[in-house]
Amino acid sequence: MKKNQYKIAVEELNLYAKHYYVLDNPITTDEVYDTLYHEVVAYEAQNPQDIIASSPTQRVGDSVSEGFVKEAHLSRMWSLEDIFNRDDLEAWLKKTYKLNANISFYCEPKYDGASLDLVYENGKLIKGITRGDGRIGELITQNVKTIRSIPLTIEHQELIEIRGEVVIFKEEFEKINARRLTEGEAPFANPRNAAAGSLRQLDSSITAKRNLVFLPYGIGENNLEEKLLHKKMQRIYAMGFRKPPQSAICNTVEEIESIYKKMVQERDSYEMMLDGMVIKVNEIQSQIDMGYTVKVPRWAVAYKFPALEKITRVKDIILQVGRTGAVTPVAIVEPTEIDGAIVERATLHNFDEIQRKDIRLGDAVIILRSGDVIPKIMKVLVHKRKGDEKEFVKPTHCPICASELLQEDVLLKCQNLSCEARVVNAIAYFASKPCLNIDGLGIKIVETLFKSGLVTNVVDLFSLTLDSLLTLEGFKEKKAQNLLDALENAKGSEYWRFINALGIEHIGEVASKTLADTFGAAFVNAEREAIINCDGIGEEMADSLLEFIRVNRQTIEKLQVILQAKAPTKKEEATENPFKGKTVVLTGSMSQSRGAIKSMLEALGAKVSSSVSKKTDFVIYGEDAGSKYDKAMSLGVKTLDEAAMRGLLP
DNA sequence: GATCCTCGAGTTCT
DNA sequence: CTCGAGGATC
Repeated sequence: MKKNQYKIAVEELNLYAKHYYVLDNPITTDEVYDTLYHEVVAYEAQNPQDIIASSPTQRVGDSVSEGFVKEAHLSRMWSLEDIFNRDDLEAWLKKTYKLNANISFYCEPKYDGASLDLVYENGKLIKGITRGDGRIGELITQNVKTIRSIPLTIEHQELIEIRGEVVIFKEEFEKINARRLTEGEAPFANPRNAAAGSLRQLDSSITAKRNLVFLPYGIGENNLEEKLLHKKMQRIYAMGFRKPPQSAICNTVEEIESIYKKMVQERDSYEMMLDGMVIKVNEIQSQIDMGYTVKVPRWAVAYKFPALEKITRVKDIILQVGRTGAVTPVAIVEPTEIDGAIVERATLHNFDEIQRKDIRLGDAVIILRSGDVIPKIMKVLVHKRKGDEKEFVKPTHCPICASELLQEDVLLKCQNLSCEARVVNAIAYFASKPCLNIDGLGIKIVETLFKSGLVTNVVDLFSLTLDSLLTLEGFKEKKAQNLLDALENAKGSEYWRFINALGIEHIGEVASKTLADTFGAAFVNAEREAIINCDGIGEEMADSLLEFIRVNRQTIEKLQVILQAKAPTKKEEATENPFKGKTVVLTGSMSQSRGAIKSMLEALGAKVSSSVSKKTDFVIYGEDAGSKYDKAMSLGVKTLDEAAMRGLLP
C-alpha cells in the first residue's frame, strides 16, 4: 500500500463506518471492512509517521449520535481483537501463555447484535446505556425496560454493571423485514442492524414490538467475589439472565478448536446470529495481571466465523420455465465462495422482487447464504453503480417456446401446454419421488428422451424398448435395461401416486390421497358436489380437477390401463398406540429416510403434516433439525427425538 | 370478513 | 426450506 492509497482507504473506512454505525444502513460487508481495516493497520505499523488522526484505528468503537442523553459507563467497555484462523489462535495463545502460563479459557458464542450496559443498584435496574465509544454511551433506560429477558429487579443489592448483547432472533428479523417491505420501508441489512436500530428508537413502544433479547456476556463494575469467570457468569444466570446456547472451559488449543468447530457447524440451528466465538482467560486474577492494550484486553479475543455474506456482481438474469408454466427469474452471479460453497445463482422469486430491490444487470450486490438456506440477494450496493448497469426488462414471451406470457397473481405464466419446458418438467415430475418414483428418470434423461423424439408425453414412456433406447447417446445395455425395469416397477403403484403424478394444478400429495381414498379409480367420474365435500378440497381445487379430466380423459384412461395402479385397500383400523389420530411433523435427518418414517407413522394412524402449528401434537426431530424445531419450542409443542419416538412405538 | 392452518410449488447446493 | 394462496373455522 502506498501513502495515497492509505489516505483513500481511511476515507473509505470512515464512509463505511458512518453508514454502518450512524445511519444503520451498511454499504459493504464486514469482510470487506475487516480486510481493508487490516491493510490500514499493517501500513500504519510500517509507517507510523503517516498516521492520520481520523484513521479508524485511532479510536475505540463507534461514534455517539444525537437524540439521546449521554451517559458515562462506570467502567470502560472494550472491544475485542479479532482472529480468523488456527494460526492466529496459536499465536494469540503463545502470547497469552507468556504473560501467564497457568490458565484456562472460557469460550462462548459471540452474538451478532448491539452491546448494552445495564446498571443495577439496590437490586433495581436503574440505567441502560448503549456502548457508544466505550466510555460514553446513550441512556436508553426506557427502551431497555421493554426487553423481557432483562430482569427489572435482581437479588443483588450492591451496585453492579451487567454487560451483554441485544439481539433479534432470525425468525423475528425475517418477520420485521417482510413487514417493512410491504410497507414500503427499506429492509434492515441484517439482524444486528435491526437490533441496533430498534434499541435506539425515540418511541419505546416501537422497541417493545421488536421482541429483542438480551444475552449477558460479562460484568463491568461489580463486587462478585469469584475467582473464576465462569462462576461469575453462573451467578449472573442465577439472577435471571439468559444462558448462552453453548459454552465450555478449555485447556488446550485442541479443545478450543473443537468447540469452535462445533459452534461453526451448529450456528444455523441457533435462534440468534453468531459472528464468532469469544475466548476469555477464566482466572480473574490473571485477567487483572494481563491488563489492556490501548484498544483491547490482552486476556480475551474474538475468534470470527467464516463470513456468510459476500459482495458479488449480477452477471445475468436468466428465466426458468417450470412444469406449470410459471416463469421465474434467477440471478447468475460471479462465482463466490460462501461458507464452503461456491454460489453462482440466486433465486429472485418473481419479477416484483427485482423491481422492489431494484436489481440491475451488472450491479454489485450483497449475497447471503445461511446453512441450507437458498442464496439470497440482500441488497444492491447502489453507490457502486457506474452507470452502465442495465435495467432488467420483464419478458412478454416465453423464453422457450415464444408464446405469450400471462400474469396470474404474482406469477408470470407460459400458456402453451406443449411448451417444451413444461412438457419436460411435467414428465420429470411424473417420475419423481412423491409420484411414481421411477429410478433413473431425472430431468437430464427426460430431456434426452424428449429431444430424440422417443418421448413427447408420459404415455410414450411405456412404449420404450431396449432397441429404441440403445439408439440414444449415453445409453448402453445396462442403463437402458435399468430404466425399463424401473418403468415396469411403476406398475401397480398406490393409486394416490398415480393421481399426484398427473400434476393437476392445486392437487398435490395430500389432495391426491384424499381423492384416492374417497373415489379410487372412479375419480374421473366424480361429481363436483362430491369433490367439494372432501376434507381440504374446495371450489378452486375441484374446478381445476374437473377441467383437467375434461381435457385429458383419454390420456388418464390409457395410463390407468398401463399402470394398473392399486386402488387403496380398505384401511384397517390401526391398533391403539400413542400416535393414532395425532398430527405429527418431522424435521432433521434420522436413521431412516423421513419418507420411510412418514409411512410407518401413517400406518399407525398418524397424520404427518409439513408445517408446525399449535394444533400439532408432536414434532419429531433428528440431526440438524431446522426452524420447525424452533417453532415447536416457541409454540410449546411437544418434541421427541428419534429414540423417544421409537420408544413409544407399539 | 378475518385469521389460522395447510398444502402446493418453487429453488440451491452437497 | 420458504412463500403465497386455498380452505377451514370462528
